[in-house]
Amino acid sequence: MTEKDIQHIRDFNRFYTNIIGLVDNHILNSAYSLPEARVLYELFHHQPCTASTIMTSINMDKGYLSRVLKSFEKKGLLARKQSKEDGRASTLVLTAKGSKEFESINQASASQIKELLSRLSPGQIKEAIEHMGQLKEILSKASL
Amino acid sequence: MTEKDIQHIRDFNRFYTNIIGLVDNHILNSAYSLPEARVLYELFHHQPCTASTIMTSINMDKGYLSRVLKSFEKKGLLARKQSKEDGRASTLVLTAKGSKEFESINQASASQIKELLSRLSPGQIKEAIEHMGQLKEILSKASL
DNA sequence: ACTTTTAGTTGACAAAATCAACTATTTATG
DNA sequence: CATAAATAGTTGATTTTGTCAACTAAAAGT
Repeated sequence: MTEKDIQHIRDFNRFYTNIIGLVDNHILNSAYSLPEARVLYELFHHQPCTASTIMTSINMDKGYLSRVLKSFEKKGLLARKQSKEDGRASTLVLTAKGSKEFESINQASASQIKELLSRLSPGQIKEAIEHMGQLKEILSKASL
Repeated sequence: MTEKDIQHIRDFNRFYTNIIGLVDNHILNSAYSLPEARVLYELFHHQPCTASTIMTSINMDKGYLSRVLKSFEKKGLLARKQSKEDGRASTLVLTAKGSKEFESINQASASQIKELLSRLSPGQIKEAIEHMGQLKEILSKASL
């Protein structure tokens, strides 16, 4: 691995940080903050699960997460019940309202990506997705 | 662009957000915060420049930036002099110490990337970099 | 000349994130 | 079994990060 390689990688990281920033900032116009949106995403995809599951999957501080979950419960997005296997934990499930909220910001996020890519041709989009897929595949072997 | 396309893109975004998070968290073990490191990077590469230049290149609030610059000056990393062309602006230049600090965190960041990729073969690394390059090229046409 | 922009600073504040202390369970260990 | 250690989650205090608006001063536009 040469210095130039590293330079390229860091250059891409900076570039992609900006892209992600664009997408993220758009989400911020919704009723939910970025961390909230992330938690909502994880809840939707892992439910029923515990707070620990969420915590490790997005590497969020447990105190912080606890508050986010409390706010979700207060807004009626989330239902908790005592876990039967573990008396310390609660089982988390989104309510109908919670799922609906997730779908809503998920939809908004999708259409923002559509808009971002609207200047690309179908061929370019296909190419880009292929690069993403292969990049992910390669890098998955490296992380962890 | 199909729903599946969008799904892939968002999946990659989540994946890469994690990668970047890994890299960023590592930098945070230095004496500089993430925003500080970014400003230092921009200073190093754009100097001599004005605060405005930095501001637009990393999209940072001018108030926030002003404070970061002030702290850099206080630590002796940054020298300001009145711009001759524009009486409102100052020309920013890193001091020797500032450059040294930049080199130091830059070096640390590079070796962290090396470590992250240490499990990949040279061929895989080359492939990954190629995908990055092409992805960037395609997406550059889309943003803005 | 005057209005409007732009560069930068500052204060007040809000949001995001971290840390440590604490309770209550569960698991491990002698 | 007893009790020590680890884990799940909550809460309070605090720090870091980021935003917003008001302000000064210089520059540019009309």
